[in-house]
Parts: sequence; C-alpha cells; structure tokens
Amino acid sequence: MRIEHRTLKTQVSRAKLYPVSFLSQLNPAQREAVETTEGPVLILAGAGSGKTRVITFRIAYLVEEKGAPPDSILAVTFTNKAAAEMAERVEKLVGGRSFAKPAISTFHSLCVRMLRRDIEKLRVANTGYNKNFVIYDENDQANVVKAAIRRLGLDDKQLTPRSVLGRISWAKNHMLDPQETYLQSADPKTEKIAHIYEIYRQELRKANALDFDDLLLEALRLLKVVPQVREYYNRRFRYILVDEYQDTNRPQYELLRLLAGEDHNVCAVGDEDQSIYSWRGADIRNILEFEKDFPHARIIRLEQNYRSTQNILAAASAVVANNVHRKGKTLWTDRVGGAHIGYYEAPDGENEALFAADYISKYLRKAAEDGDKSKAAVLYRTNAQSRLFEEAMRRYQLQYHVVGGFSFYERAEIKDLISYLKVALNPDDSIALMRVINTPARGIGKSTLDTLERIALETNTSMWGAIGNAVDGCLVPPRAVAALKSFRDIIQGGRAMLSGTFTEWLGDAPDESQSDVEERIVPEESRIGQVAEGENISFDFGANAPEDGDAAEDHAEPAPAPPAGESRAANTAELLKFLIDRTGYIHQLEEEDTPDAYARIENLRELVNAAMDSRDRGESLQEFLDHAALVSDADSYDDRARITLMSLHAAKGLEFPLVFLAGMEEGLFPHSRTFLNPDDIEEERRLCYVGMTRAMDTLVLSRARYRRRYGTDMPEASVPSRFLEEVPAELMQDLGSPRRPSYEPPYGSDRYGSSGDYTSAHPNYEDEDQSYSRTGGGNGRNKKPSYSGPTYNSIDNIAEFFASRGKKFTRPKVDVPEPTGKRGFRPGQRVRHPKYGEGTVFKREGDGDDAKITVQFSRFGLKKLVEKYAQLEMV
DNA sequence: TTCGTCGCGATTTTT
DNA sequence: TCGCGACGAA
Repeated sequence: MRIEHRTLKTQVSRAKLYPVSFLSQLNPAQREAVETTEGPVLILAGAGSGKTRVITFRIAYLVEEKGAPPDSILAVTFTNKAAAEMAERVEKLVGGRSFAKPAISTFHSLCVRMLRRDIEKLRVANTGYNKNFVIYDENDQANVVKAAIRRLGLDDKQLTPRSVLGRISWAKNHMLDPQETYLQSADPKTEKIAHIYEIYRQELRKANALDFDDLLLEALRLLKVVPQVREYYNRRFRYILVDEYQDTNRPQYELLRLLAGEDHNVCAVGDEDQSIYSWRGADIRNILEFEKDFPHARIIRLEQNYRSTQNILAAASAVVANNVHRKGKTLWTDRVGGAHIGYYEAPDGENEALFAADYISKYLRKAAEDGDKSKAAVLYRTNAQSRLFEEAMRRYQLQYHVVGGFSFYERAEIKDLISYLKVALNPDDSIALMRVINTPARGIGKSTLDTLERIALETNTSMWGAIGNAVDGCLVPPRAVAALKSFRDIIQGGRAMLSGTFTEWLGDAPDESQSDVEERIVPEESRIGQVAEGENISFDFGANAPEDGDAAEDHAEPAPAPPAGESRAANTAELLKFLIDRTGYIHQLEEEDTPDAYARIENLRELVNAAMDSRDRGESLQEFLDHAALVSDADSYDDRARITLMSLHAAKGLEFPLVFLAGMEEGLFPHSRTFLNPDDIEEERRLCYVGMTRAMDTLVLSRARYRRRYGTDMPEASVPSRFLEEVPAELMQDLGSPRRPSYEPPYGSDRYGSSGDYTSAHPNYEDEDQSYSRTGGGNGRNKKPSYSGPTYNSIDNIAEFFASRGKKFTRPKVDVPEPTGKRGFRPGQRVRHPKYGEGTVFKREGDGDDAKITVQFSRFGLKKLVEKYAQLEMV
C-alpha cells in the first residue's frame, strides 16, 4: 500500500524535481559515489569536497532511480544536528512523496531505539534490563564510580573518578569486560580499576541504567545474540550510509557489519585527516580494514574542494603533511589565490579576543555593505577560552552564539527536575534518586543516607527498595522516617499520575503499612513510558501505533494542579508541574529572592515548555528523557547566527566565510596533555587541519603572548604553536601584531609578531572600541571604565589594562626569563633531570631563587621543581 | 542536620 | 574563576 502510493507519486513528480541535470550537478567522482549503490563503497572525502551533498543525493538517487523504499535506507551521522540537517535536505529532495522516511539518526539514538524495542529479548532467567532503562550521563557515571571507590575504601587521590571512568570507557570501546580487564592488568592499580569496573557494571544493572558506551554494546549484543532481531534489521535496512566514518569506534564498526547483513550495501564516507576522536575510541583501522571486511569494496576519492581558497587549502595541507601516519591525498580547488592567512599576536588573551571582535565586526560590516550575509566563527581548543571572546563580543555589541559549554540540560535545576522525572518513571534509578532525595532539603541527611546505602547493599536492592525497607521496618529515626515518607509520597504520586491511577491513589491515603498497595496500583507491567510512542523527528520502527495525543489542550494552563478526578495517564508536562508543585522547588527558589533564583525559575518554565512541545509531538516521557540525554553541545549550533564561538571539535562538518583560529600556543594547541605521545600530537594536527579547512574565504590565526590559565593573577608567557611554524611563511601575513617590548627576549621564530617597522601604536581594534564607548557610553555603563585608553601592547600596559578593570594585578616580573644563562628555562624548553630524565618545561612561576618550574617528564609525568635545586640541564 | 565559609584544584576534546 | 569537599557552628 505504501509502495504503491510512493511509485504513483514518484512518477508524477520526478520530472519536476529532477530535471535531467540532476546528476550533472556532480563531478565525475561524486557522480560515481552516488550511482554505485550496490555493494560496499568507501568514499574518501576530503574537507569541503561536497560529501553531504553526495550522501543526500545518493539517498535521493536510491529512492528515485532505484526505486528503493525510503525506509529501507539507514543513514548514520555523528550528531543529532547533522542527522536533522540531512533529513531536511533529503526531505526537500524526495519528500512529500511517501509516508515512509529514510532512517536518519546518530549511532546512539539508533541504538536507543533498537534497545527500547527489543532489549528484553536479552533477559535471561527473568533478570537483565527492561525497556524502561535509563541513560546515564557522565555525571551519573562519575557518581557511580565515586561510590564504588568509596565502597572499596580506596584512595580517591590516586584514582580519580574521572580517570577511572576514562579507563572503563576505554575498556568498553575495546570490548573488554571487567574479567578481561582484570586478567590483562599488569599492576595493582589496573586491578583495582577492573574491580571498580565490575562494581560499576553491577550498579548500572541494578539501576536499569545504560551509559553511552553501553548503548552501543548492548545493541551490538542484541544483534549478535538474537537472530530474529538481526534478521529483522537485515530485512528492514537494505542500504546503509555512514557519515564521518573515520570517527567510528570498534563497537560502531561491528554494529555496522551486523546491520549490513549479506548484501553489504554499505556506503562509508570519511576522511583520515579529519579523525579527531581517537581518545573516544575511534579507530582509524576501520577505514583501513574496510576492504578486508567488505571484499570488493569500491573506493572513491573526492579530492576537489569547493569550499576554500587555494591559499587556505595550501596552508592547511602543509600543516597536516607533517603527519607521518597518513596515506596522503591531494585536495585541489579552482578558487585560485585568495587572501593570505592572517596572523595576529596579541599581548594577552583579552587583547586577542578584542582583536577578533574588531576584525570580525569590520569584516561583517564590509560584507553587509556589499550586500552579503556573511558569517564568522571563532574556534578554540578548549571551551574555557570562550569566556574572553564572549566578553569581547559583548563589548563590541555583537550578536554571537556559543556552542558548547553549559547546555540547558546541564543546569542544576534542570537536572534536578529531570531526575525527578526519571525516578517517577524508574524508581530504581538510584543515581537520579540520590540527586533529588534531599533537594529541596527535606531533612534527609548524611547519616540517613548512609543507613539507606547499607540497607541497599545488604538486601541487594536499589535505594528505592531500601527506602521501603527503612520505612517499613523503622530502621531509621522517626524524623527520618517521616522525611522519607514524604519523599516517597511525591514519587508514588508521580507514578500514579503516569499510570492514570492518581485518584485511586489519593483515595487510598497510603501509609507505611501499605507498601504492597503500591504493587497493586502501579503494577510492574504498567504502561508507564509507553504513553504515546509514535511519530518522532527522524523515524520510528513502527513497533507501536501512535495513540491519539491529547495535544489540543491549552498550552497556557497555569496551575500545576494534579489532575484530580481524572483517570487517564498524565503526560510529561503535567507530571512535571505536579513534581515542581509538590516538591516546593519553585517555592524554595522564590524564597531565595535573588536574580539567580529567578533565572532558574525561568529555566524551569522553559523545561515545562519543552515538555509541552514534546507532548504535542506525541512523545512519551521516555522519549522526552531520551532526548534530554542524547542532545549534545554540537546540536545547539544555530546556522542563523552571524558569529559563532565554539571548540574546534564542535566545528567539524561546518563552514564559515571567516574563521578565526585562536590560541595558537604550545600547551594550549597542541594541548599539553598530548605532548607525550606522538600519535596524540598528530591528532592535534588533524584538529588544526579541521579548523583551518572550515574557512571559505578568510582565515586568521592568533596567539596571545601572555595568557592567564585558570584565571590566576599572573599571566604566563607562551610559546607559539608548532602549527604556526608549519604554515608556509609566504602564505601568511601579519595583521599588525603590536610590537613586543624590547626587553622581552624573542620567543620561537622571529617571524611572529615582529613586523619590522610596524610600531602599532594603535592596533586597529582600538578605534572600534573607542567608537563604542562614544556611542554606547554614558551612565550606567561606566561602572567599568570603558576601554578607550592606550594600547595594551607591553607588560606595563597589560598591568594597566588589568588595573583599569579593577582587577588585582601584579606585574609579571617572573615571566621574563633572564635572557642568558642556564636558568633561562622557559615553557617549551627540553630539559634533563638527573632522576626523572628528559622532559619539557610546561610552565614557570616565581622569580630568582624562588623560581619553580613545572616539567612534563615523559616517564614521570608532571613535576613541579624548584629551579635552583633541580639540577636541570637544557637539552 | 543544615548551612555557611574557606581553601584548593581543575580544563582537553563529546555521543 | 568556579565548583567542590571539608570543617565548624547553630
């Protein structure tokens, strides 16, 4: 029925939307990539070579020319944003002709859908996950690990939750279980980690929770272990496309292989030079071994770049050419010439940001005068760098958009309410429960929690179960019993609302003697979480028919009133309002009566709005929570923004006429954590390549000569990034970096920052700023003296700059090393220590005899040494 | 048990 | 700068 519908419509409209020139819009390689639909294909797509176009056209081609049913096509992307975008573009090409849509999704949401559908097929002897499982984010994971470390009585200084988590994730990405990890461990520390890993896994099982890695692993297990499931997907998906293939890890790779079935109609698109996620388990071998696992694979190279000018491409290529582990390829463009790569060396981070703001504002204004709607991005290595640029943009009154950092769902108040929702849906989610059991404070303190934890451990139940036991058996002081009961009442009320038994529950006036009543009212197999599983953005597996959503309800219903007298199941928004009301959450914030508290209330309203939107889309609570768990920073990219600030990683896949690549300093980019491992440095270099190739017309690299790390008083001298050296000098142009003070010894190459005669008494951003203080100046704004003074291009001026902003500042007498003599250890310098061997100076603090330097030793890690005694030698 | 203050340590990158 | 844990007082 669906198929008939499709073919009919297809014939009618093909001619209109697909003129004969459809394929002629592609170059020969792209065309081959689109037309080779059968059998495995590996598309090596260089930066800006039109790969998204190829993927979308390929899908269109499959549907239009090959007559493939749209829902037999699966396209996997890296981010939700990319998936949504691709879906939109495909929709434009083939949309409106069929109800069936191609499945376009991220790996993780694909796995969630597979697992929600079939995870219970993995249950053995009535144990294992059920389909109401929750997804643990990094914070939840850290809490589990923390508890495990504590329980094992281990020192959490040597084993930080973060590092342990990293090891666990590593093990999972390499598909090692705790036993295997234990067997492979060579030292006591690794053994302990294996032990923690084991506990971690047990705890997640108990909580019916999966972490991000588990989503992939369990989905994979499902396909491996249950043939019917695998066959279902093999029948369903005849054509599979994978974007950003270079960033897939082992589990994802195997998942693909199983999904591909016998047909092997897999099309993988990737670029080795853009592999920037090896730290997350991405395995470049997936590209190299593609031919091995998919014999007779066709390999197609897309080497024409349609994005960047020749200069930009040449510069980026020159940088990445320094990588040894690389097959190598040649990208070319017909956009010959182009502007030079700009370089600016600011005295400090603040000035770097101001320069960027000024440069960007002029650039955009000029574009606007020419009638162009241009766009610009500031890219940096670490999100911490964003603050300076935000301040600068605000100062220039520029509209900007930040990707990453704190997302909506990471705010404490949002996480609290999300946790309440999670507990209502799945009380055994102990992490969520612990988060909210005493927020807002209701008198459940540390000692009570310790008791609960003990009960949970002894009776092998979740915290929720322990609460039941504690209340029933009066195992805690009366006060605590009362507090626990009030908490339990709220949760049970929420559960009753979900199952549509709220009124019964009210009438029952439950108390501690009736824990079995709960079982009757909220039975194990309640409909919770499946209230309306149906339409959603990308696709559904048609497992459940959509229920009629009560979507027509008034959007502005004000009171968070529990729907007394109704017996239908409540939707997410209603439950949320109920929880906010009954927990007194907003009430408590109002009491606080601070601007911050009202901002949080605003956020909560926003959350309720999101819940109502979700309800209007017909989503269940479960889907709402999945969405909250799987949105990522990169998803917040708004392509309408004129100026975007984001990390280099987040910029992957995007392009901008102007790219400003900031913080080109050793230790920052490449990051100091990568110094030890040549492979990691190569990844940094690829990251640099990715950043540079985002630029279409103009690329500016910048660096701060002094930078404050962690907002300390004292800026530290920096060394130019090695990547700067790797850009051919003739492609670069200094944008008038302020001249360095004469007493400052030249760092690195003389190419940087000293543009000879250029004295730069007025770096160009100054004018701009003055005009701002003229126009925007005036009353309230003058709390901070407006920035219109002299140029801050020397140490003294930096001091003045900070002083003028009311900040404490001591002149960095330190950071100017003595020009000669053996004490001149400065960041970047290779040194040898009699005991620790060779290393690289990371930073230097203090002066004279007190001078301390931090050295990254290849064998012993970071050490802080007193320079005077350390007997360091230069290498 | 709670709430405030203080000191310290952290920052890569993210589905 | 900021968030967290430790510690101490009510």
